[in-house]
Amino acid sequence: MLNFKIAKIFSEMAEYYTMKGDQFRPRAYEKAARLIESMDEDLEDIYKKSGVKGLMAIEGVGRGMAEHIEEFVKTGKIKVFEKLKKEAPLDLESFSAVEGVGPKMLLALYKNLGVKNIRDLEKAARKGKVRTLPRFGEKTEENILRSIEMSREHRGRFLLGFVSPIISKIEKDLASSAGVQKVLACGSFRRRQETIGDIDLLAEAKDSRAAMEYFVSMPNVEKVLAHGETKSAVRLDIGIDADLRVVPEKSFGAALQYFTGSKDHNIELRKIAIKKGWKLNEYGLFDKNNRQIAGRTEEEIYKKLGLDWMPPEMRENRGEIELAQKHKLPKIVEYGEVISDLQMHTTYSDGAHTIEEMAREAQRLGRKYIAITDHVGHLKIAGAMDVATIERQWREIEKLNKKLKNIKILKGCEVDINPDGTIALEDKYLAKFDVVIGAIHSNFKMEKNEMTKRLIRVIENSHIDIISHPTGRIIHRRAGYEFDFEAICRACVKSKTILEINTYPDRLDLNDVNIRRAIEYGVKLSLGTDAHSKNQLHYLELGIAQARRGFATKKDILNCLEVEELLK
DNA sequence: GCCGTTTTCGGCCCGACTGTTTTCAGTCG
Repeated sequence: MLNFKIAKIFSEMAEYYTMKGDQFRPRAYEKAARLIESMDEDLEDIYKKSGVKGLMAIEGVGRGMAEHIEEFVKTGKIKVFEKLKKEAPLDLESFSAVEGVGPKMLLALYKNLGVKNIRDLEKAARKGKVRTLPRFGEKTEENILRSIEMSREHRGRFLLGFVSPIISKIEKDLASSAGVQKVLACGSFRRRQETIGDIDLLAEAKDSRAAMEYFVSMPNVEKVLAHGETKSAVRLDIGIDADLRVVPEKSFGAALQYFTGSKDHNIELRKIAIKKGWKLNEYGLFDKNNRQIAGRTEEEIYKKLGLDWMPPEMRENRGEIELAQKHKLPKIVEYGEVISDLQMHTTYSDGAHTIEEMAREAQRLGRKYIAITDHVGHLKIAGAMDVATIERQWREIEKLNKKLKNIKILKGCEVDINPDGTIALEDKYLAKFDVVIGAIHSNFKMEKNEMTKRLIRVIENSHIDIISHPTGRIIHRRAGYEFDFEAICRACVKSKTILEINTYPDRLDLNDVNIRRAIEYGVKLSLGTDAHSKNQLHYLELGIAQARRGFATKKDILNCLEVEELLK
């Protein structure tokens, strides 16, 4: 957990130094932050084992940063960072969700208009004051307002991929604590929604009081909001609220159902109960004499109401209730049915680990095959491979395929899609890859028709197998590009091109809704973690969850195929 | 602030895009 905090601090320090006009420190801190974020070893472990020297052995970390880390381990603070924050006229962190506004612009806005927070910025922009500043104009002003709007919509929600390990740990710790028999995290987490507002924990406990005591004194609790016998609430150090409810065994299923939601799904269920003259709440299903007729398990509640049980991922009131009444729920893909990962990067481009390291970790996670898809083409910053490097990589993959048992490595690449829909690599090379992924990395703001044409042209390219992160959205930061999704689906079906579910935590692109639309058109989908280090390979599960939310079945997902079938 | 050598200071990934400007600053990846 320390790595995450340090990386965040270092990248903030980079911004403060940028604001001060420092040329090179920002680069050093930014680089270190990036590398620390993708390390597997915990900084604290390294420090405890081999001190400042050990930290200095990390690429990009010298004496200065190593000592910052030491200070943070010892005191929980970094004085230089505190000083930077204090000296700065405004709090950069509060603006971090506003895309397209960096430290330099903020400084100009502060100096000229006294902008100190997002509210000031919005006011100034609405009054048309921003456009009067040198090098600012009408469009910049509009963009600022749109970014603010965007950041507001997602206020207070956390990425599933970010909170998921934290929730799992709390679940595990609570389950093994005194007096507790059973614990489950419900709510949007159990439904695997892409973002989570708060954590709803449900427990069955012999000693409810002891469970509550344990809960409110967990080490990552920052503030206790409520502390009762059957319900407590806390704020965790990462800023998210968590609730714990203890219910009796005979109500556990009802509570599980109730706290899992979604709200709309529950409302529909309650309507069905009312029609039958019954009542449904978190304690159970009751008949008109107020006798409990179900509640111990979720299954019996759904059954009594005349519905098939369904996985939590489906419960969004998007037609699943009707399907469950008709016993026509699709059999959505199981987590264990996905046996491969079709996008990842290695040291050949901008990844942190070698092909062998990635393959071994993927195998450990149960994958049967993977595609290595380093960048080729224009994206120099991402370390795109040239032709000689591609050939060197192919030879290494061939060698590894002989050496490694139980996992097969496919030769793949990720290539830029040019504004006109052409590709930045010659056909004779493209033809030799097992998997070619096309991706848009520039010219995001094209006009809708142009963007649709661009995508269709690349979809029709016979060398392109998969379109990566098809909409280009980044959760909390960037809306996707404008294009005609239906037209793209039709083109994909016609040319047998696959749309990707990019499983990186802040992408999840396609999202659940688009997955379902794509499937309705008959488009096949692939899953790729886009991992840039081996400890990101587990992100696959996030994408499977979204596929399930999109009602995808095994036959919709290419990664469920054995490798020979896939290549065919 | 880091790195690597030229061992003690000079160079630091860089190209595209946007919106501003009329040649370039800021942001992003």
